[in-house]
Amino acid sequence: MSPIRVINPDGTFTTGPETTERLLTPGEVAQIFGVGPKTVNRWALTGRIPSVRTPSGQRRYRETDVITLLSGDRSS
Amino acid sequence: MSPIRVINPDGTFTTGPETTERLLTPGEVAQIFGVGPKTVNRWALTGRIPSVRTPSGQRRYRETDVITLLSGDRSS
DNA sequence: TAACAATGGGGTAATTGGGGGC
DNA sequence: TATGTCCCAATTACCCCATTGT
Repeated sequence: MSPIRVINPDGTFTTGPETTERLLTPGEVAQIFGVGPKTVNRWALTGRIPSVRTPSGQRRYRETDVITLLSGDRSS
Repeated sequence: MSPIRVINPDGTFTTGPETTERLLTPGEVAQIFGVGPKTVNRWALTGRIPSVRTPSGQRRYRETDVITLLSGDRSS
């Protein structure tokens, strides 16, 4: 993973020359996949999805990781 | 299929310039069509309806795809 | 009658959701 | 208000087989 270069006023941050990252809450990821927030936490516990921890212990998920899972080639 | 561009706070996400998507569970789709969940599963396996997989393997269906099928644009 | 497609039921294992409490 | 965690019932995926209709 690329190192963080610049943090923007809107909360996004660059990890490379042209890449901008965004962190999603468990609730946001849950709605994206059509499941509950607890299920997303379960995914993190079982290693199905990478996660970042806030200093208080809550989980955040990279938008790029979510998009990768959504694009996962399991069409059927 | 268009690549995902942006994920919104309400769980929708754009797959193109102006498109927003939502996902339905097998049970919901089954209730909509008046069939059993297993039949919806079979539709996905036979390619009659597109589906997205959760990281754990369960299927979710795009509301727009269901609406399209309900609209009755079938070949026969 | 045979062949075929579509649907549902049974069984099993894995996943999920809801309640409760923190 | 949202989240992290635990427990339990409901849902789902996947297999095979019976039924129905063409």
